[in-house]
Amino acid sequence: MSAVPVAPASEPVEEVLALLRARGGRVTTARRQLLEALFESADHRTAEDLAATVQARSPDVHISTIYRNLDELERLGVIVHTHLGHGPASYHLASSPHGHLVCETCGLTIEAPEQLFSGLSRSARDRFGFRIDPRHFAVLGRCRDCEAQ
Amino acid sequence: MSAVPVAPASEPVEEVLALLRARGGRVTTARRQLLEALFESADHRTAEDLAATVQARSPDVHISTIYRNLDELERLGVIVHTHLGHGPASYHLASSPHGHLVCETCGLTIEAPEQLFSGLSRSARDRFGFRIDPRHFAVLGRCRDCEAQ
DNA sequence: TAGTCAATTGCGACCTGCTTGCGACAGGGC
DNA sequence: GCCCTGTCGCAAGCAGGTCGCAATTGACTA
Repeated sequence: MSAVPVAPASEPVEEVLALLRARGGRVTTARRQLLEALFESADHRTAEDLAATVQARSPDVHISTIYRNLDELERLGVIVHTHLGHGPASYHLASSPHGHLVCETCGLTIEAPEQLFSGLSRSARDRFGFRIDPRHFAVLGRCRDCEAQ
Repeated sequence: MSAVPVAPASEPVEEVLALLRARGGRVTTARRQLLEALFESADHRTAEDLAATVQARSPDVHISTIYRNLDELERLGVIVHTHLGHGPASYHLASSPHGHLVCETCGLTIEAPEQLFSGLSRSARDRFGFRIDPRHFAVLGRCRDCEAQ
């Protein structure tokens, strides 16, 4: 690798920025920081949460800018948002598609591989001609531990 | 009084009111009207929607009273609420348990019998010890017609 | 290296969907 | 008919986002 700049893991960030630029978009600090925040921790983060990370480095980035850029990145297919419950939406990278199981009692969130939904996928298609996308809303229920009690 | 009042189909309404009374609750006009609105049309209705129906007869019933009573009825197990998309929650009678398939393109809502989820139910249990409750959040996707285009 | 201009930003106001605190009102057991 | 307490109407508040606008700033061009 040749002369790495300050941030070490910024390669995928640059890739997305290139994609943005290719579409006539511009590379701004807010965008770069947001992407870095997204790539740094791969879990599910709320807009507010991401804003806090970005603002730790660039205090002037406004929450509305975060929302606008999250929308833009979702349109580009870089991230997706899901609803894990009644609160705010969660954003994560679109690269490993998966659904979610969320415990109604303790809040535990399980990442469920798409394949887990294959039975439902088949029956929804056969019965209603409906093609499901299990990623947008979580499936609620009770986890092993809470169920045991 | 034996002479039947105006509303004809109020039998199940009276049943719920009796349940409420048995628990130390009181029977008020707001509650009766809300229950009538719920039993009159069995589909999925928003709080605002139900409020409009109630207010057509009793204009003073406040939306906050509607919310409080919907909560109460849900605690009693008479109704459930589900989220069919990004908008407001939908309320319906708990009597026929079912999930929902919602088309992301046209908004079509399909009532899915619990049995449709049996495959997912099994795999979630086997793989994660997780017992799903498919009723709370809808499963998004695309309906037959939108998929065809 | 500056000039240009549209994309993007920060900011504040606004919106929807719902919740809460409070004093007034009213079921219903006595 | 009284009294107690559950419920109500109202207004204010809150969370999570969205939007309009003027100011700023990337990045293409000369």
